[in-house]
Amino acid sequence: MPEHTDLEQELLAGLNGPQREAVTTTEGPLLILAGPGSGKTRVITHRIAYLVRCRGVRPWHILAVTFTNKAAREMQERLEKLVGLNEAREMYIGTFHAICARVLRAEADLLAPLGLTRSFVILDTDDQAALIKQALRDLDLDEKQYRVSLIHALISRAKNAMLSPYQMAEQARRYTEEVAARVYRRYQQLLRANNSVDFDDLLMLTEQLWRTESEVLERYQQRWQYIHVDEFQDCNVPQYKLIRLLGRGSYERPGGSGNVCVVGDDDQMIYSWRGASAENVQAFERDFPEARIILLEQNYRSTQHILDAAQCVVRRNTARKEKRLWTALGQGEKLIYHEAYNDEAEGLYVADEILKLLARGEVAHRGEIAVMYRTNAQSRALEEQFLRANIPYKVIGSRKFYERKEVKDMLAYLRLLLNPHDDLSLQRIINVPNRKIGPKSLGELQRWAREEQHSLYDALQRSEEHPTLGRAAKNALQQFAQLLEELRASVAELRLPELLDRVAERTGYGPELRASPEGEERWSNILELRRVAEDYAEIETSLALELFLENVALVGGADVAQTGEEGTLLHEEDQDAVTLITLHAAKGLEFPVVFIVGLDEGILPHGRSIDAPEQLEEERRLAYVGFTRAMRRLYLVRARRRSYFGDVVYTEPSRFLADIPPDLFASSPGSGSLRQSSTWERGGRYESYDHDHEDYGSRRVYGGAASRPRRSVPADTTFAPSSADVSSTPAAPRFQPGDRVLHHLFGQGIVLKSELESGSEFVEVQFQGKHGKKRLSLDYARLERLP
DNA sequence: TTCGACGGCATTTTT
DNA sequence: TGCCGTCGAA
Repeated sequence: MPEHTDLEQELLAGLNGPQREAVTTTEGPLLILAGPGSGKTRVITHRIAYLVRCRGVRPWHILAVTFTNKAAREMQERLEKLVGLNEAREMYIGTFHAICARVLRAEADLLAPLGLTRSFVILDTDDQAALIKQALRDLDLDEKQYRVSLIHALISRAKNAMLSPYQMAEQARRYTEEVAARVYRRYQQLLRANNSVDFDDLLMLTEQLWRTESEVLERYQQRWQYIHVDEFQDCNVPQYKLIRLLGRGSYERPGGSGNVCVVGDDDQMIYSWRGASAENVQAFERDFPEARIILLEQNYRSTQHILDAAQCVVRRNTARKEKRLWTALGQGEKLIYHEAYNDEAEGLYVADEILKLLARGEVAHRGEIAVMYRTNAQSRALEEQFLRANIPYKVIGSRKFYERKEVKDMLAYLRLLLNPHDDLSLQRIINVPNRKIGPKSLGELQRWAREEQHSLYDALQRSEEHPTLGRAAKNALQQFAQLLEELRASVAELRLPELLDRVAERTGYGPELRASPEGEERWSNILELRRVAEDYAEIETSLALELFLENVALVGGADVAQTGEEGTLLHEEDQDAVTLITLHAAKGLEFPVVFIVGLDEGILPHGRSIDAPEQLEEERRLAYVGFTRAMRRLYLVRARRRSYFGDVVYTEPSRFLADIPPDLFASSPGSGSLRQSSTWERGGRYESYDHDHEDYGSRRVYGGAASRPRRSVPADTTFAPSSADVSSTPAAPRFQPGDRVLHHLFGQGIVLKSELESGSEFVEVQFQGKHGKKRLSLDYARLERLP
């Protein structure tokens, strides 16, 4: 290796041997098997920085794929620090789905034969369920016999296996699958008829596009020459194929740079029920036979006791790549096990322990503590106790806000204003709030619309001509039609936030909610939505609508990812709060102190997974993921009896507890010894639990509708401003909000904001596709104005 | 068309 | 327990 430059030194400083190797192996395929806490994110970001700064790779040749928007955002931020704002913003970092949405919109012309236009709608889970229900009805199938959730799961599984409805029918092994295949076919028709796609379609259509249109694929291969995939173990088949196509081309038509770096840990594969498959690792080794393989085994997060416990649980799995995690952090504290009397006492114990930890000063901030559980339902018992003990908390993972009825209703109105032929949205809100257009009138209108080959909206507009509908129904329809026309007209005269106001008022939705005390919270959610819309206040309204809706569909609202009490939106600065989170959602995070509750048979492992060995292995991995989130202290908690859908159930301790050597546990405070595992069998022994818990005066600081400060662009340390004179008086900005622009890499976008800072013009641009908002300096970015 | 009563049903869920 | 969907009555 040549003499290290200073730059290299800087990027490699503090990395261990394998990490360095991973960073400096820039050409060709690379498989990094990274244990938890092994600095995987650091390796990826440093590798990218190394490519750009030491190997002269242009930033726009870099693609980094993550599974969550959150992970993408974090990676983006870290890269901004490493390579500078502008360079980082020219890379493409995003989720598979966001990338696909962007590609599909860019190549929308090729989708026309499928019945899709550039402005296709991405449906969320609720919308999908509604369509499946519709499909079941269309096929005269009994919704009771074929539950929507089941059919949905089967269809999604087929899509993840890249099966067409026909192929699915051929391969059906059970009658239900055959039925599901029929529903699948109808469902796809309905999707296309509504100019919409579901999440699975985004992947499948892009794969199909790349596979069949070689010159399209070549363009993207040219663009993305250095490909990084995080959490590779969670890739499903379409996702893997996308990576393969991009990096190596199809089998018939090889191509691509071959520079594919995937990072994963088979022990953390916890999404196999969504189609993730360990076979992808084998596929990668087969498709990229020259791949270098690097193991990262040194853990920088947890103490040895925690690692040992975690490994004891996961080691019982068959067919895993053996890794030996080790740490230089020392043995650390032993694990604490607690068996509570029931689920209420379980929450009480956790709340109490947290107060003690804080009082003792063992943790400085509540944010250092997380409580993890297998199922969302478990959070309730915890929340109750936290409320009682005045411990601020936040519940992560539930994207409740954008799933709320009132929010979805408002969004449906907005979608309709943008695209009147969005029948789905129209169906959703035609009678919301109640305007006496019941299912009967709607059904008749739909039938008529189909017969006359009109969209629902057109049918609505001409409802007067309808042959059979009664006077009352026609009046109601006419009135509503007028209302929509009126609202559509106001798109031209109002800014987005005001448009939202008008929709809320003129539809009567707002007044209705404000009229009742129960509606208060729902109204505040609409106000919250309005606040998000304010980001788009400065640009022309129909564009604003388009951008706003895309952002909401894919990102679930961009920078608002967390939900607090009651599903209200939380903002980052809101508080120092304890984190409540499912084990699934906790992957990738770390906390000094972790409580895992519900270590009972039937909960972890989950009752549905106990029979199938494969699923049981996944439960082990889930426990492994949970354990390895802990840095210093790990509490394992269970309850001997739980209320389960009403009645009380006695539980056995999780089998995973038995896998952990007893000497890794400290004796648990306040309760008996470890060997209580069997006490429940002897039955009835009451645990003496100290019920008087003190209040340490913590304040409640919940999310609520506090005002949202404008986000400021984080100060950047490595980016040196250009030679542009700091003192010079700023000239007039070249761009204005609403300008359409073209970026050589990001494609088309809309200027949201333009600011002059220190003589340089910075523009915030919303590009098509999720990667969305970018802030660019005109000193560097080549932006072309489009008419 | 709406509303209240009643019965059946409950994983995980990055997008 | 609590959410949804269905059904009968107004």
